[in-house]
Amino acid sequence: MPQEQQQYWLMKSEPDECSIDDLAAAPGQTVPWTGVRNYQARNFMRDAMRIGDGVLFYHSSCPQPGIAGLAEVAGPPYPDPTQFDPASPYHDPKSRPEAPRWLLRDVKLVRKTRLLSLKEMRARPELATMRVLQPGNRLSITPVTPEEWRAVLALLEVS
DNA sequence: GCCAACGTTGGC
DNA sequence: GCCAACGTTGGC
Repeated sequence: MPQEQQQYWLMKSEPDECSIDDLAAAPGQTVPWTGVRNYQARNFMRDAMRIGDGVLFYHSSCPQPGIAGLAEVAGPPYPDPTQFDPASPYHDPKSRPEAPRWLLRDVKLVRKTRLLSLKEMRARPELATMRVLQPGNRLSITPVTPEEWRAVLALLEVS
């Protein structure tokens, strides 16, 4: 696969922490994706993502879970500062500044969309392959195939 | 609040 | 390196 080919991701955010509206209100409509403490999700951010990749911004752990907007990977990987902050719930005392364990990406809003609810996602056969819908999936960042991406955009009536 | 799924931890 | 215990996730 050519390095230039665009990739797609679904990234879960708890709206209590950072909603699509919080993203829209952030400086530059960009936020650092803090708090990921799962190695597989970290590896996606550190190794696999490329600037400009498409992101489905997903609201989780809330009354109305679902896709709430489109975003993009806005920069290179860098250390998540919360891992070194003893006051942060994401503090990791085992991580050292000279060898940071947790890397993140900045994520920038592309556009807010209607809410494509989890219920509707589950009802759509063309989305049945999505990793986020698989039983037992707990990953907060999952790859999305080009076909899934196009199907979501069609349901959201955006291109 | 429940609970299934599953990642992480730590004793051995 | 195994694996049971434990903690977390996240929809319901």
